[in-house]
Amino acid sequence: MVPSASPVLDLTETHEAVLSWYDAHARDLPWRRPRTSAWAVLVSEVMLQQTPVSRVEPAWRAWLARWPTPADLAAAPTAEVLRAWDRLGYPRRALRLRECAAVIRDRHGGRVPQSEEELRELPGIGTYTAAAVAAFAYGRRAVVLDTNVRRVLGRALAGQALPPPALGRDERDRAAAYLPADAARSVRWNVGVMELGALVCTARAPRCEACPLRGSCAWLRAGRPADPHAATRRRQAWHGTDRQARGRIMAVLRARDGWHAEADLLRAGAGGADPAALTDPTQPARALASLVSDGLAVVRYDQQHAGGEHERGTSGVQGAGECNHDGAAPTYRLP
DNA sequence: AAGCCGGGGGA
DNA sequence: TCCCCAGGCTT
Repeated sequence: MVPSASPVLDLTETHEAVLSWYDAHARDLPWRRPRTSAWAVLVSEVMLQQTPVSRVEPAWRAWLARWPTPADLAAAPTAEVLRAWDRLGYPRRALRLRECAAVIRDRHGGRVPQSEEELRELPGIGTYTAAAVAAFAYGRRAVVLDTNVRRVLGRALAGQALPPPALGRDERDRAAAYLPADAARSVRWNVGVMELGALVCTARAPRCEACPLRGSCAWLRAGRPADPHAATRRRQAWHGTDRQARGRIMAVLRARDGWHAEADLLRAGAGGADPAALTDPTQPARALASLVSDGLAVVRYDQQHAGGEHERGTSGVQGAGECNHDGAAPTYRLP
């Protein structure tokens, strides 16, 4: 039932090449060490979603030292979780990780579930992370397809410079066809291919001369043809985006405890300039409102002429300055 | 399927 | 400067 998945390379030879290369060249990453808890592995995988290893390593150590178990993290104040997340990026991941910890505590007896299906149900755990935790924390056989594995298999097996933008069924079937049948071996294969993608078969300047698959790689044999989707592959903009504005506002909120004046945050969101001078003057307010909507900030409406003492109410839902608390000045802080 | 969600460091 | 990084969620 998997017609397109018949191996093009010799399975045993390919496995052996990658496994022995991994044995000789693997990095000594802390979450790969024996006796690393399943929770610690899960935390590493969430942090590694779109954040490079070099930046995750110190953050992971500090995080696990502070919150060694799901119950520890689930009990932590949101503001402290967001501060500990610091600049890893995509702070919504930190919120989901804490939700994930609470679900594990409340519905799984405090233990990280073992099956991909159960893992997939947890907040912030998608197809990749569920497979990675099942494989790396529990030694299970799982198809682990991250950006590294996709690139290595795409090159070696399909002769593609880079994997297509969307992960298709054919690609998944092909990866499954190459997964070693033995569970322990499949785990080493998964981490080995991933490591190969990170260290040798890199996106930018692959070092094919150092690759254990150089003798059989379809892409290398074809003369390393260019990426056919290069034109359609558009990188996300950064400068001048709402994401940049959100990031700047979050940095200010993390830097100091307590309530922040709206004007200060809007100015921060504008990069220190007058928000009115921006191409899109509404951007800082939109960014701030979206942070509140995402649960990354909370707003409170103070009476302007009551010495800031009288609290008119707080909300995790209202947008920046968009409701009718007349005479009330909105202030914000971390949740 | 497409868009959105951070931030930094290496090339 | 540009580009990529152990993705996930929403629409």
